[in-house]
Amino acid sequence: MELNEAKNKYIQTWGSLATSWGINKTMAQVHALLLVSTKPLSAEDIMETLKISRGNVNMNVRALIDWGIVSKEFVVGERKEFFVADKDIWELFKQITKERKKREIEPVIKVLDELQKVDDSTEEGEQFKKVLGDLSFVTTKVNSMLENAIKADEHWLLSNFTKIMKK
Amino acid sequence: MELNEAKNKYIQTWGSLATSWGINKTMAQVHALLLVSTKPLSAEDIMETLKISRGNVNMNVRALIDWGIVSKEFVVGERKEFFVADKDIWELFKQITKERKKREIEPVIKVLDELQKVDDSTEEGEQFKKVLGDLSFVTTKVNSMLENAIKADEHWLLSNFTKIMKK
DNA sequence: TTTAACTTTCAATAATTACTGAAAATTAAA
DNA sequence: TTTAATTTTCAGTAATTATTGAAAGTTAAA
Repeated sequence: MELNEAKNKYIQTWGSLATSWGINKTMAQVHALLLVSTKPLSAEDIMETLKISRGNVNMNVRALIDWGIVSKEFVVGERKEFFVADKDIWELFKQITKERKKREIEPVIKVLDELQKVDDSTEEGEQFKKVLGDLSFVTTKVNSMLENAIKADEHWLLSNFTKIMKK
Repeated sequence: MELNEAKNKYIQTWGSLATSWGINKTMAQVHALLLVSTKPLSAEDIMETLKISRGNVNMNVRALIDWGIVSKEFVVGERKEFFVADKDIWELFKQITKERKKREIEPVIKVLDELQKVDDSTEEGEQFKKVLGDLSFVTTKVNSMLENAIKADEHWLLSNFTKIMKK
């Protein structure tokens, strides 16, 4: 397989993984593109490669910056902005996990705990409170599993792996 | 807050958590409803409570059965089918994790590993292969973290928690 | 069998989500 | 300053995803 063909397939694959986890496809593809680029890319570069509009590039690049996984970079002699993705994939995983915990898990735990305060001692009410308690417990458990994962420093493992592969 | 109000809020909250993780909202809501029900529910029951069509109920109940988190139950003297959700929330988490691993993570690892075979030794090509290797490594790592999570038997922890809460 | 209760399917449609492109806003060079 | 390059915004539209409802299919009671 030829390099550009492989790159395309990689960008497609990453986009559909994102979609199945509720992340915008284009956002993932822009990120995927920046990840494998050897140099910073401008909005134009991204527009051309992914064949998407300027507005779309702008929105998704902002979102990626907001997620903390892409940053602006200035290129000497150039007026326009360029973008780069942090190439450290373990860092990437940690960052995504951190954001999703904050955005999507923690608010739910809060609501579940709030709802448990309902005052009802019928069988139905007790059953309801038991399920809420269990859901909240498991959600909290998952949340702390993720917390541990992002705290553990696996950098050495990854850099080690890459070194071995280079041989 | 009154019980039905709390139930509604819970069903809504669970539905939107699902949406943000790429799972159909109604599917999550049907499941949420079955979870807090003290008795098996028929298609009609679900239609009425969630105000959705028969077709929609049918499709989503099938999907839940396919995911292994809901099952049919026969009620004596009734012709039609009834459904129940397994009330064990840790089991639920394990089952969902297992399915998503199989459906959405493992196929991606396979593609990434396949693409790494591309034969190209330009700087661009090497960079590409390095990123693919790292992505594959981290994805595999996450996959095995999840594997460990579902293997660990945390049942005692959950049942213990519930007991404490009942006091 | 026949009949009726019940379930499934899926084309049509609705709802949601994502994208475009051009106008407005911003930035910095002239 | 002016001017031109660049970025941002967002109303309109396109694409995708989810839902309905009625017809076809299935099952079991009569």
